[in-house]
Amino acid sequence: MKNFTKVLKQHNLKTTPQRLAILEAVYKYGHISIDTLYIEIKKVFNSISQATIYKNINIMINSMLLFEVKLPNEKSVYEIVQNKHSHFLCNCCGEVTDIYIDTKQMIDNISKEYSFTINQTDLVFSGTCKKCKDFNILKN
Amino acid sequence: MKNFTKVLKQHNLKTTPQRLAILEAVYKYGHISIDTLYIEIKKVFNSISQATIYKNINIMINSMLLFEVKLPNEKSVYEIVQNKHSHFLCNCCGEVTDIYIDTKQMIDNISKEYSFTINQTDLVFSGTCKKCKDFNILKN
DNA sequence: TATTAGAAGATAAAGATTATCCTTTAGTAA
DNA sequence: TTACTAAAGGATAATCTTTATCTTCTAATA
Repeated sequence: MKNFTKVLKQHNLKTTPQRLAILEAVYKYGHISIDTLYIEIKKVFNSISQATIYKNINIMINSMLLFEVKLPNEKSVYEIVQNKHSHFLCNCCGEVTDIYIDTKQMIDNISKEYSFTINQTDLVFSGTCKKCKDFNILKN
Repeated sequence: MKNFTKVLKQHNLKTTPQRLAILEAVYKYGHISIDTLYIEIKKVFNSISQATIYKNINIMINSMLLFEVKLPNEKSVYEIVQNKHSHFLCNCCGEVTDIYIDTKQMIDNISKEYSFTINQTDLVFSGTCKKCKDFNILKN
């Protein structure tokens, strides 16, 4: 379990039990949607307001503590900012997996070819994960 | 100008003036948001309902005639389905550009490494386009 | 411990999207 | 051409989703 009190301080955000609960849920899930987050936090803070969830997600995104992952055909999920990486979405079980892949060469090529300055890369692969493939074989 | 009547037929969708206007606007813009689309179509069909825009966008997405491009920190834009490609978003002028880049090698590597079956790749680069860079140099 | 800026909670308001229902129209076949 | 019908459009209500407002509470600080 990470020290989220420290993390919040580092980002100049007041430490509150609600914020800690939010960060712990995001950390535990790896990737979590607003809806799931609200349900999850309610278990700990029955009184928490949905507005508090939204406000904090936005504040933490602006503080670059959280990152929004936009997924095709799905609602966004949020993750704690860490090393740059890509994502894989399983259309079967809905799970989102972090993918580590070197995009430097690709970015260099495009920057040169199109004369762009690139400072962010959002890359999401979709398909079927190993578990779901194995399970589908069993079913048939 | 493409023959959108034919395109609609091929997708088993009834041809209506509203649909043609929508497709022409998407085609003209290349990438267009719901809001801009509504404003744009209103110029031609003053009576068009916002619901018609939404309904048609969804129908055309389901028929794989349109594709939703989800952008970081921006509202989605829609484009006519064509050859697979990636996108570049200029954070300065907001323009979205199609990027052609070979992702085969990357997909093969990930498929093997993670045992995933990948059938879609959504790739968005963000940064500053040439025009905006040149303009910023002039300004300073 | 007192002070205070800012966070939480409740809820209203605003915005975005979908559903409903009636009218109109495109596509088809006589 | 005309008549028929399934489906589309328009108006608007309903349903989310997200943000704003305002009051109460609390974390951080002196």
